[in-house]
Amino acid sequence: MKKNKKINSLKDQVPSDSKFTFFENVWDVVRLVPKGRVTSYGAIARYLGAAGSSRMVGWAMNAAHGVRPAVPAQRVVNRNGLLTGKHHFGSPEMMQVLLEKEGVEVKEDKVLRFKELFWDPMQEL
DNA sequence: AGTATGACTCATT
DNA sequence: AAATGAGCCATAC
Repeated sequence: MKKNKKINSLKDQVPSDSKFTFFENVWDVVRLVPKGRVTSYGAIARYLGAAGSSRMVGWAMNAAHGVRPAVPAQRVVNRNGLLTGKHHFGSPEMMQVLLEKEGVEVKEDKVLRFKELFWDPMQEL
């Protein structure tokens, strides 16, 4: 048919000796996102070979609080360009403020020119 | 150990 | 086009 979607699962790509590898990889990728650009959970998941596990990227972000160096989680939005994770910052407005401070325009929890600002690790790396 | 939930995404209706 | 269902898998209870 159209697509043979037999993609690796998280378990396939993460060695069983370190379950934190995936999170660290996610954090690394997020840290590589240039200032003023954004990416999506799914893009990161796919880049790490865990397509379909985009939720785990979200969990990684959840675990990214207090991680050093800091992870610019505000640069990660959903595929729609929507700031779905804004409630996980100190305040719901913080994510947007951070993004705007970096030059990303946000309107109604949505990244403007998302298509232009989108940074795909698959494509850029 | 089983169920529920989630910072997601895709296919189908 | 908007809503719904299903797949995904690590945590929480």
